[in-house]
Amino acid sequence: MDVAEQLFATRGVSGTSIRNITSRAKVNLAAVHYHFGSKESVLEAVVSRRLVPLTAERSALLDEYERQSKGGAVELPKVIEALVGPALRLSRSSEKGGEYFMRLLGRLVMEPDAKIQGILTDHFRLSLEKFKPPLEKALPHLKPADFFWRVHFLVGAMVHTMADSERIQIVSDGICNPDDTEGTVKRLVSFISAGMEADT
Amino acid sequence: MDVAEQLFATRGVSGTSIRNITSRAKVNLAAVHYHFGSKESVLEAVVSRRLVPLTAERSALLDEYERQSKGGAVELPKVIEALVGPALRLSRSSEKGGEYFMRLLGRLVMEPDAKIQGILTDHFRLSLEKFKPPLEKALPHLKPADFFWRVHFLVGAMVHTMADSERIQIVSDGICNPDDTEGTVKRLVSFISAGMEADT
DNA sequence: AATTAATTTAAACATACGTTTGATTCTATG
DNA sequence: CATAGAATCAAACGTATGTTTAAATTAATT
Repeated sequence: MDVAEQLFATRGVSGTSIRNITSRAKVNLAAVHYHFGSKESVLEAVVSRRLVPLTAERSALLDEYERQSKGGAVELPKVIEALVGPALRLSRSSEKGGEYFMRLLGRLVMEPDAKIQGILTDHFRLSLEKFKPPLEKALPHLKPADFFWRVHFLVGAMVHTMADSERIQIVSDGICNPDDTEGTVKRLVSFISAGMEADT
Repeated sequence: MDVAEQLFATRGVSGTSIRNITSRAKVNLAAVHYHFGSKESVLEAVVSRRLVPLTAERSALLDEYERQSKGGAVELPKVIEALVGPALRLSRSSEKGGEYFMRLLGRLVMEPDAKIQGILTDHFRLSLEKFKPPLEKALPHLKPADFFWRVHFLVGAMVHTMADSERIQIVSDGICNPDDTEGTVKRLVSFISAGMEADT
């Protein structure tokens, strides 16, 4: 699954063959179908393996912030940080291999294939349901349409930042260092928070 | 090329075969190699066809705003509008088929393949060089690192909005209407402008 | 230790891929 | 009208794909 994750991320899902995976992982070809059933199921397993703990971590962090605020509304940057921080930290922790996963996720978000979107939507809905109330509480003046649009923009900025750690380095001529995870989180949180609170 | 654009966008580049394209376009298979040489060249042609005029339109619109400001700095929302507006209008004008193109572009931005990134970077660099000075002028207080990071977030929000016109409708239960192009532009411009101007 | 179940394996299957070939048709120029 | 160049075409080439099969091996259970 580690190899599948890396290849799906760097060469695309349909750009990766099961033989690519098995040969690099030194595993027999037919064993994949024995254990997973199909290529698509491999993808689903790869996604769930990371997304389930990630969703849980986001949720736990938000709970923690809600405990700290003792019944009052959690400040917007804190809510955003609970949403964005765990994902960005995962995408930058080389140990957990999250770098590849986040690139894959950025790719999958743009994928129009219905089955893939189905996999993502299930996971995504969980986070949305959890974060919608505190977001609305922190942004009471927003009309529903503006609220959803801004969540959409938020997701775009977040996914792009998670998935693409190379272009920023090239475009900025090395001035920006994507390995500085906490700096990136702070910058992203302040950008998104300001955008969410903009006058309509 | 219309068919290629649509298929590349909806099924991915490696998910689309030349046979898929030729059969739907009612064109002979070998004719593609006669005129383009390879599958990759087809992609390059599809991308350039839209990206060259788009870059020109952005540039012209910025020139127009700079003329209006008569030597003074163009206001940030105007600069953002010149960057975001033409792209979003193209992505929503069903007539020009830009809907498919923008989905393709969103996909390609996340593509790690070096050749594809090369194609995009050439086009992207033109817009960056044009927009960097007025952006810096409108945001004089920003340190270089913060500046580039925010451009990065900007691109993320923009690309995601251009490429994905379906999820917002589903997630918002129909409250948001992506066909309202000018409304979307206004919302995106105000979100990005506020994010760019956030305190550091 | 014997037997059943779970796994791993090499080989094959049918299909689809990007690309090339060589002949055929169309189009424009003299 | 004849002829040279461009464009189209059906067919084939070699390779790669996801998946299946049936035999061999390992692990677990009695």
